[in-house]
Amino acid sequence: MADERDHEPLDLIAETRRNWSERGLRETDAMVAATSIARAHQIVLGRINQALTEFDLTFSRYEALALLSFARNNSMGMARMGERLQVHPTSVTSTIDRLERDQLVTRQPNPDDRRATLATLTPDGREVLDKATAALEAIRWGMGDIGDSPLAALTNDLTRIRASAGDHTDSSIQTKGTR
Amino acid sequence: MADERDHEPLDLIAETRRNWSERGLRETDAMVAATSIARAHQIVLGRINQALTEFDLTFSRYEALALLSFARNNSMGMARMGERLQVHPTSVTSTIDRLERDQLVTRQPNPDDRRATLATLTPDGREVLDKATAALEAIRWGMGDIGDSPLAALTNDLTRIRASAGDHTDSSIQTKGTR
DNA sequence: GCCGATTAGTAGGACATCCGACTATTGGAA
DNA sequence: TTCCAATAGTCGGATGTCCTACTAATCGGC
Repeated sequence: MADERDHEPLDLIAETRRNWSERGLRETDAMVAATSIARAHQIVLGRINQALTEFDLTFSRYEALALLSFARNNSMGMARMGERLQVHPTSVTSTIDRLERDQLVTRQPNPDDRRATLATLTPDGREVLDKATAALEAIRWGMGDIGDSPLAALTNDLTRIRASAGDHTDSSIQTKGTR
Repeated sequence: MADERDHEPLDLIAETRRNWSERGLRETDAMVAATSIARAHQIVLGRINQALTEFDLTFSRYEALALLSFARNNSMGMARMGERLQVHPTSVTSTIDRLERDQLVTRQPNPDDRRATLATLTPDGREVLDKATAALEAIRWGMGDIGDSPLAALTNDLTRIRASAGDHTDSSIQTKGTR
């Protein structure tokens, strides 16, 4: 399969841009950027989850473990976890359900607030987290062999989007840029 | 709430980088880039889906409609749709199920291959697609007020990732970049 | 002190996505 | 021509995510 012109476009995204341009779309640059983000996300997340299957983890659950590992006493209220992970409270519930099932996390009532539940990393959870982290480092979090410099540029570009969504972006990360 | 230091970090991603750095993570740039992509995706997809709720559409279903609208006779085999949209065949089935339920698409047997099924855009589907497209243009596909120039830079940066995943990236889009 | 507004967590439901398995059909090779 | 591998589509199951609604508990103001 050295050559497949005729039927398959060289680049699906470039092809999409062409199609839309012919139809008179105005915001083609924005459309292509949005599509590129979606595709890049799919690729990176796929690689990461692939690397995590070995530990019976997903990236969502890995993130929850990592968050707890940084918390005081490896413990945190679930509402706070939702804020930090930027997911809906019900997503935290389901994530913790699964981690608890695998005994990587435990739930405890919060003595200071009987509404609240604390999720705590178990020694098993810590162990799995460390191994999984090593595996993610080995694949550079799915970023392939892209160098640190272009990665920093990418991160910087994406910071604009995060900032526009209200993320309190660190000013030391933001830099110049047209408009 | 002019000031919230003490408890909430200024930037969740910057905070994560700090945490990992203290723990001795090597690939912090890759980690931050991956996290930024995930967050940007969440933001952009959220805005897009928000704009599409008015038409009772999701971005996935919108993409399927758009793909059909570019096809010859507004019709395409489902396997081919999966290739173009880069999703699993079963995802195409469920997407078409939903679109068919809403009468935006119809299924027809392929006379040339009795295994295959053709999905075809209906006039209703076309109408909804056009309106939804206008709505997406209005919000610039979720890219906020970022100018075309930085958007092009972002797209270019993301092209590296797509290329590393085997996407046949158009060489005219790729440009320079360290390493 | 009491009551309404807020907050924490969960249950149920809708989607999107993937995987493995299964049916029907096609197609190429012996 | 016959037979098995490959292909098209679907089904059932697992995850992840969101939303709405509901319970329990806390908090602030009168």
